[in-house]
Amino acid sequence: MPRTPRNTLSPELIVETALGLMEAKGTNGFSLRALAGELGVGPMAIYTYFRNKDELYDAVRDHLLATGAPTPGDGPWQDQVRSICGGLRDLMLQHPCLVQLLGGRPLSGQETVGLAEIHLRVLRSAGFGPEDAARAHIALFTYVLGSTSWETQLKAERQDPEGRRRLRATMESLSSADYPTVVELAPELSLTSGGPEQFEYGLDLLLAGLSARLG
Amino acid sequence: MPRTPRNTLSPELIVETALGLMEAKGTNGFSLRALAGELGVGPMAIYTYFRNKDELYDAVRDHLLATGAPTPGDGPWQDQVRSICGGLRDLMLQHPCLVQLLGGRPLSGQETVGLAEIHLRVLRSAGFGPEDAARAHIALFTYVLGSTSWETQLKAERQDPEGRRRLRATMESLSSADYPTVVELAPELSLTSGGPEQFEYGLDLLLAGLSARLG
DNA sequence: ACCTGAACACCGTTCAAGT
DNA sequence: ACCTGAACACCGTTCAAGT
Repeated sequence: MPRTPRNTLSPELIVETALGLMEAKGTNGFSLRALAGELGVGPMAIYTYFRNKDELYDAVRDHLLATGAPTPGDGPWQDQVRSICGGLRDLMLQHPCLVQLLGGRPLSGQETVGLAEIHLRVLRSAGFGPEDAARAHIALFTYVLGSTSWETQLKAERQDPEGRRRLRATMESLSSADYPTVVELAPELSLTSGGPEQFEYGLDLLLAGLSARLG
Repeated sequence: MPRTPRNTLSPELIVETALGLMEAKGTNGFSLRALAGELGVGPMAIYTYFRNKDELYDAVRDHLLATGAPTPGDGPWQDQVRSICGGLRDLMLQHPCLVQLLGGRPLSGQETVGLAEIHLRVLRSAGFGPEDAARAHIALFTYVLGSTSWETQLKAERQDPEGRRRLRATMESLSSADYPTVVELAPELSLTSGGPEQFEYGLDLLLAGLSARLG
């Protein structure tokens, strides 16, 4: 076990190593002691840079949002919204821990401000009033958060062979007496499990509603 | 410490006691050992009824969805969808742990089938085809999931005085050079933080999009 | 079957100390 | 300032045993 020499640690190195561990072992499987082991230091070395585990979580979340912030591109406002929301979805699918970091940690506020700024700018330019822009931004953002959370979960389930078996078993055990509509729509429901089509279906509904409000 | 006599334990009692602890201490603060202490038994007594902690999580989630399942009511299909989604939101706000249980645990499938059945029935009766009904159900469900997750987090932040201070401090520290639109729309953005109005704003967008698809 | 008790391999964090 | 090492109060879970 090579001990890392002094003064080689930094907040950035710690955050990036932590991110790697979270993606490898899942957010719940992550531990400060494992992180310290990976860095070649004692567990307490990390406390020089972060007050506790939660502060490190927040730093990882902010790091992801800062480096992977989506851009609006150009074109009509609908395409710009699609680009921002799609970019945010890509970021979350690429870093599943981000979903849990956004949904399961207190919000200092700072972290999502960058995203809000570009999103609100697009909506204001499109002609939405202050309140509509603010509400539309949150409606779109929470949709991305929820649909990505669901998609991530299904994806993880389908990667585990035991999980696939369980899902199939559940579907086959459904009695069409208790759940006639679910059984009837089973093929269509399987279409909805993840993928860009389902994501854009809901996004298009929101955009259609927004377009109607604008006119 | 009164030891609970034998054969007084049951899956139901364990699940309900676990739910109480999760609501009191948060999902992350919950532990099997604390649960055993509350029940007046040794930690291993629980393993007679559940194979491990994850199975208990799933049981709590299924219990909440089974007992608190929302009903469509009657009226036009838009009102029925509003009733179902609003009921699901109420359930999640009342039991914040449900958000984390739905977003952070593998999906066996079974647990959300009851909800899917009533929701799909409403959408099919409204005239939506099989694929539209399936996709609309998931789009609406994931919107409820995301917006409730966000709302729960903000609520928790605002209940903690330290959290309120942090939120205010962040808002005041935003330079209008870096984030002009966010600073300008600060009053409107504060409107979006939770509450039924914001929830229904997004829900109405989705319903408007769906109505357009039907015609 | 239902439950205990000791044990194992972990946690996050405090505290005093070393460089 | 930067980091160590021992210690504390926890975890989930296994295993052998008791009723």
